[in-house]
Amino acid sequence: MDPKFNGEWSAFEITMVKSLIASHNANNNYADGTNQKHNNIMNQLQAWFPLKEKRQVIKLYSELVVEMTMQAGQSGNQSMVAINNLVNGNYGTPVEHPTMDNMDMSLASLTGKKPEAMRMVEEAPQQQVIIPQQERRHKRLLWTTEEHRQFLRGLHVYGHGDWKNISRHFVTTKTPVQVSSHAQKYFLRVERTTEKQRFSINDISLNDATPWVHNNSSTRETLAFAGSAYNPNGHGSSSELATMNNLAQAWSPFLYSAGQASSSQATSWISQQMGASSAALTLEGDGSQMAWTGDQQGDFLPEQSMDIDNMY
DNA sequence: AGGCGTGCTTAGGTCTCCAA
DNA sequence: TTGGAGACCTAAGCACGCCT
Repeated sequence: MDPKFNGEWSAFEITMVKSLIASHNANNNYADGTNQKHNNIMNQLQAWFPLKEKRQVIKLYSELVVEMTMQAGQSGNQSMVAINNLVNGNYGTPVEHPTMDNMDMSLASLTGKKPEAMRMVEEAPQQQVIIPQQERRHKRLLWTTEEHRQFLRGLHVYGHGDWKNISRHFVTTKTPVQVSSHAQKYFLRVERTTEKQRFSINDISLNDATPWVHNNSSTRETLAFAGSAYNPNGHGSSSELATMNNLAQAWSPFLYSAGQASSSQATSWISQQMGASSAALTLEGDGSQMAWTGDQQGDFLPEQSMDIDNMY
């Protein structure tokens, strides 16, 4: 790995980002091309690393895209075109601005774009699905398995009740109200685990090794839950340390290869690796920014390559 | 036709912010 | 400190679509 990343990102984090990019590159189901893909990736990265500065995330993402493109055998020119599309035209709205911050300069140096065109708005546009109310009554948008998983991840990180942040950072295609509504039905479903029920998307947990195929065609069956995706201890957690702990919980199924351990085992494992208390997390920066230091996380990477799509 | 899962709407309660 | 306004969350109910 390029040593220039070492100061800000651990090998573990870099591998995570690479896997995410690869998984999205392999996904051709983007109706509007790279715009949605890029926004999804950026939203995902910001959700994964809420304590990183946005410019850091963008910078790492940009450089990894170039690196991965190079490794894929594409020409450097193609890489520049790709990264131009990613960091400029397809993410945020370029607007004129009299000043340039470091992020802009960094991106400009990467892409060769004129600084004026590189200025991004502070917040990426949310991909809320806007449907006329009248039409919405008749066209319901079912939650996809991926959206549900994102919901569960957000639940782990932000805890119960923070639907706004879950919507903003995890399930970017749903409004907070929609997330809240989904959570309401989800918790009702979880409470009825002993009953015989039809398959529901709410039966999917973060730890399911083999995702359910949501085709609404399943028959009645006794559902086996791979593990409780809902952590009651995460209720109302809002502090940064709590967020970090919850983040670790959210990642535990990922770190602990799905299908090899139960949820409790995974939680135990990550607790051991990261320390049972937040004290094990070394904080960097001025307090407003925290980061996992060293390569502790990287040292614990599974031997096998990571597959984001199958890690939950 | 009825049951069930799901998404949406809405009323009511709670919390936060801010000006007086 | 207090009261109002706005934002947010929760609970409940309704409607839609699929399955038995």
